[in-house]
Amino acid sequence: MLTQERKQLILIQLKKTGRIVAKDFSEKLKLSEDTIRRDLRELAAEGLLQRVHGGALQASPTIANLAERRGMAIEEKAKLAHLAAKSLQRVQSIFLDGGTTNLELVRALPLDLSLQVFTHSPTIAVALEQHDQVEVVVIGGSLFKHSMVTLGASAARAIENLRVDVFFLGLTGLHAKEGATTGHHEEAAMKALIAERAAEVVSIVSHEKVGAVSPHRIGNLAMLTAIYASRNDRLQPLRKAGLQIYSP
Amino acid sequence: MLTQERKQLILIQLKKTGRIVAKDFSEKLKLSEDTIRRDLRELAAEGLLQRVHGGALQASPTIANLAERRGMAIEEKAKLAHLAAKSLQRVQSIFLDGGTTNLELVRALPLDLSLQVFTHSPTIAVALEQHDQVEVVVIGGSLFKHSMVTLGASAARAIENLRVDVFFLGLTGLHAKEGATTGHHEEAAMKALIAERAAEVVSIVSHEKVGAVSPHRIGNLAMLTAIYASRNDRLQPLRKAGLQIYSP
DNA sequence: ACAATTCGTGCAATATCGTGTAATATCATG
DNA sequence: CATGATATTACACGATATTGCACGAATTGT
Repeated sequence: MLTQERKQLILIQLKKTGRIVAKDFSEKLKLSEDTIRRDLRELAAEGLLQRVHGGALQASPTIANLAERRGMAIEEKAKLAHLAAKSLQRVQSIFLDGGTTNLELVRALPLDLSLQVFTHSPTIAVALEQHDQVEVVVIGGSLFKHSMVTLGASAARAIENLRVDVFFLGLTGLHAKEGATTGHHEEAAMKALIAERAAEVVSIVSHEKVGAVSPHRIGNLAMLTAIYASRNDRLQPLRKAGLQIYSP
Repeated sequence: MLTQERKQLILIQLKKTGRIVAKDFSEKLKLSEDTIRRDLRELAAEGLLQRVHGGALQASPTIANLAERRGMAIEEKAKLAHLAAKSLQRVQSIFLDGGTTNLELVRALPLDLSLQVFTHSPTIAVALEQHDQVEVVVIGGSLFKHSMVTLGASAARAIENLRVDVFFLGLTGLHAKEGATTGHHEEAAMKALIAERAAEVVSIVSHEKVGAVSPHRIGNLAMLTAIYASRNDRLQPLRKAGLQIYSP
């Protein structure tokens, strides 16, 4: 077990669950608590996490907000979302994937927009409560809490017979050769299924996802009709591969 | 359970509901009241919340919470919800109807409760995000925004094949002769369908609903296994009609 | 006014922390 | 290959933090 490797594991776990308990983690890795504690101390010194009695939590809100805006690009997402929202004036039905990016899209939608929206994310459904003219159809299934979308056989069956104009795909990596990827295989399969039912597949891609690759492939680049992304050098390979790209 | 993590939970809950009751929160987290009180004291010292007898309030109350509390018996509902939550220790699966009352029930559930929960309310599904041991199954369908539940043929079909131990029915009127009633006919039909799929049907009934009658009937009094309600004179006719009533 | 909660403080048991230390492994260099 | 430098790890130990309980004081509801 390499030290740096272990620290990576700690950060991954922290990102996933939001917390680390020193005792549990040492048992999991079959190492002494001292070692883990030392790692936590050092990571805390680098500002990568917040040390607390008994373990660690994600970096403190003040720091996290900066890191989050850097890493998660809230403002960028909001801008792209507004651009994407404008394209929905003459669309009849869309499918909204889960994720913070599509949540931003909902926030960018005019309150009087008339539209039919399908989604398998309860969070998205709740966010659409105020949009009186939007007809929401929720796809049922087993709730996958990591990304708060429904998955599984019943969800798959529910989308089998629907047709939508545009699918707003959520992804965590988009690469010219590896295509669109995400972090969980069931999710990837579900996204691929939904894409088959849509006339167009578009995605709002914040900069950190451009050129990135996640473990599970949703489909190759050709599955996408277009993406919304900020101007960026790393977009070049995608554009060369024939992908339509809209930028603010 | 990490101390800082717990404090974060307190602040999150506080932001969501505007208040914390020390006793309830200690039960939810399975810790002594002393510990919670200590946390509240320390958070108050940091100015992050306002300490009051019995718990704590938000440091800077938001308008939304005031609006929410107006017109609704939040405290009564919370008390009844806690009573109902205790009955779920040995239950395997439940169906949660929509509505603020059942939302209170979710808030009263211990965070480590192990349970299978079916619901057709995205709001309820979102509220269960933190309950790691709760398996959530969302019933899909057309979203009826007035009460934020899914309805329609696909929702009806989805519940056709399920079986649950307990259905927590949401209603707006309960009358000895008129039975259980609600404000929308599609909703009423859906509730009746779900009730058929449950071994027990229970309801948390705040005082303003006792003896009240709404336009659309869900079923007669016999459909209910039991209700949770505060002591009240108007309960007498219901009790006489043979309804099991639990009170705090 | 009285009973029931709730509060704050002191206290003891336990868990966790940080530092120092020694053993071992890995690295750098001649 | 030899050797000293550096890193890593586990253990020891005194210091600190956390938690639940006890008890008398304060607060609340009736």
